[in-house]
Amino acid sequence: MTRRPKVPGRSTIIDVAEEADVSRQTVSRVVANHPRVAPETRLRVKDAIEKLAYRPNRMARALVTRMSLTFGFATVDMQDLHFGDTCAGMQAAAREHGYYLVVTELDTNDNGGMGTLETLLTLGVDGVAIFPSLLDDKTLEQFAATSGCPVVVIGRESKIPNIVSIAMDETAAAELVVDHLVEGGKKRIGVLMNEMFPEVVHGRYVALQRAIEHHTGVESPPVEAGHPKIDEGRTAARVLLEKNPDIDAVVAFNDIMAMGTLLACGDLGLRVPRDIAVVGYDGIPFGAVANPPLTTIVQDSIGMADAAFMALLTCLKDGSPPDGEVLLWQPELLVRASTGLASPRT
Amino acid sequence: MTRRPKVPGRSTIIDVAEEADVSRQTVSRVVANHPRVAPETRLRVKDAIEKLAYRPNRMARALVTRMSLTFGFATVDMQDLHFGDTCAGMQAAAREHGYYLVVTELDTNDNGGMGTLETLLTLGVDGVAIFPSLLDDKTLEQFAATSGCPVVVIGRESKIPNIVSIAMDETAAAELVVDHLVEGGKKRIGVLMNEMFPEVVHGRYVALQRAIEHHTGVESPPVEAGHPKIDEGRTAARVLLEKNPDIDAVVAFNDIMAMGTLLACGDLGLRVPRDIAVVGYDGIPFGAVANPPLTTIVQDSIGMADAAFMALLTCLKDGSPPDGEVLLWQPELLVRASTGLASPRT
DNA sequence: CTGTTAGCGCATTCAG
DNA sequence: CTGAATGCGCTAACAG
Repeated sequence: MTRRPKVPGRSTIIDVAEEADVSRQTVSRVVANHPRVAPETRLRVKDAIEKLAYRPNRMARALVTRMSLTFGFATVDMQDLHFGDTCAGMQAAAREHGYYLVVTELDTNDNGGMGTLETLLTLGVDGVAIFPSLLDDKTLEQFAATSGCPVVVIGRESKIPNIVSIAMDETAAAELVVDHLVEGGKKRIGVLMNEMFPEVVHGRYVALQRAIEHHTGVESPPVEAGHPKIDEGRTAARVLLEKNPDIDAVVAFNDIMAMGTLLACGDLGLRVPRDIAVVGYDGIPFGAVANPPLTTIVQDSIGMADAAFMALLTCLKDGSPPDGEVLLWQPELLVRASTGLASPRT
Repeated sequence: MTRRPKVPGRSTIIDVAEEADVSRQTVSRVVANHPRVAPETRLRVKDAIEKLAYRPNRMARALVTRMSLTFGFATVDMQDLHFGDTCAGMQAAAREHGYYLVVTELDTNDNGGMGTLETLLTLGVDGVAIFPSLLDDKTLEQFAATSGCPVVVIGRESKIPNIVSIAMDETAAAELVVDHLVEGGKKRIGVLMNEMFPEVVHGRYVALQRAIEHHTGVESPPVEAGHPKIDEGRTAARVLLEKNPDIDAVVAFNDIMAMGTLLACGDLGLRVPRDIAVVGYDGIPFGAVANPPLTTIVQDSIGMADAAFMALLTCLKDGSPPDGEVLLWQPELLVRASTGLASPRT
């Protein structure tokens, strides 16, 4: 005698219960693979489920279990080079554990992204991964403190209470780059930075500065900054090279700017790598067809994303909130012709 | 006297009601901006909301309204070149309308992705956008028939009942490319296709074939296929060029393969564009630094994604299911040096 | 092994 | 203008 103003196809647990002539509980138990169900009953219920194409409503379930089996994945820029890889990495891990991802781009105009993050929580996500570049520590800390769920940050090495951060080891990367250049006989290393994303850039710059001082004794290497675009990188690189004619190597913030640097070298009649060695970061595939092919720092975005997912899951299982833990990911140097050392002995 | 085993921070509508000394209904009305609330009461409630940092639980709301304000975005490959743009486009539109995106990668091993799509529905999404390349029509049609919500497909021009499809106009693109080549004096056009993604590839190939016949009279242009990687493209292009020495232009499935073609031309001592013109598809930024810079077909991924979102929303508002509608997106030809016509009169 | 009772947090009736 | 009752679809806790 109860009404049923339902959505067309979807049937509910009650429909199944009626069809199998059992109570809702029994259906619930079958769905949850609960052991205490008579084999014969289980079969009848399974048939009914099949027949009615029943799929449990995860929102209703989440309401009572207080677990949505859903994680939020918030990013600052979906057009970031690493976004696809990172998203794919989290997704793969999520699928394996029955989780889903709610993906959103942070509206940084809205209180530095806090608004978006809060709305994400209203969707009932069990945890949040943030793939930032430029979110400041204060915003992150404030969010983590009030979120009531585990929070991890990908791509930022920052010790924030209640947050696990997962990032590439910039110090190790800088060591790899500088060591490689110095080994190739380069002594005067210039740096081309990104004028955006201050938080990330700063870490990378400081790491490079230290490595350069350590390996060459130069305390303040020449540096220039520009937009992370090919043309802007070209312009900035030209300025860098003209201001510092003695430079024999350029480390660019990323491969895009490194390509701009290659063009700038062409503009100035400098031969790469003989006159100038060039290194980028990211390992984008087109580095292989650049002229000359680009030496670059590669990071395992997928692996980092996977680790982010697992960190969230672990926090949930342990019931313990994350605590400023920092997972450092080791970079790899992909040597190609732009540093002239592609294959030292072949 | 009711217990409250809640999540740490989160307060519910009842907490707010108690704090403001009103009933839950009144709070609900204030949140929904319902007009029939006394200004003074509204203020008191708003204060309470502020004080308790109350955020409505969207799952609970969705349960009763049968609207989650959430769309599913299913993709076949998150590492696809267009994924980031497409995701960003949908996201921007979604945010504007208070919607959220549940993003998932389809597990094509699992019944062609049906399993993933069905699970998506259990999350209560109000509609689904699918960004495929290789999902077959039958899977899509079957899903749309049983989903009970609007479904749009991005990147496939296929007339499927109950589905809106949004795709680039391959015929127009082929016309642009071939017309441009012929105008530049090219007569023997070879085609380099992708051996994966049969559905998409086929449409592109047929369109090119027609345009070539239309413009040059050649009925079956030389064609070769390979994996969409630089090296594999290079190999396939070499085969194509060696088999057909009279070719004076190559249209590649995408920019990646076009870059492989550039390398192959180098291998064979062919000068681009004098001996061979080369065109790609996608408009990836690195086309600009290829040697020579690559002429390419650009599609507005963001615009298409935006249209996909709006299509879903419209279907929802109108209550009418989509009906095999096809929205064709116009491509643009970005002319650069690889076709030798970069700037005809400058 | 199975059914009953009691909500999860919210919005939609309908009375006042 | 506001409150009381009812139930969305589901599971947890307890009976039996």
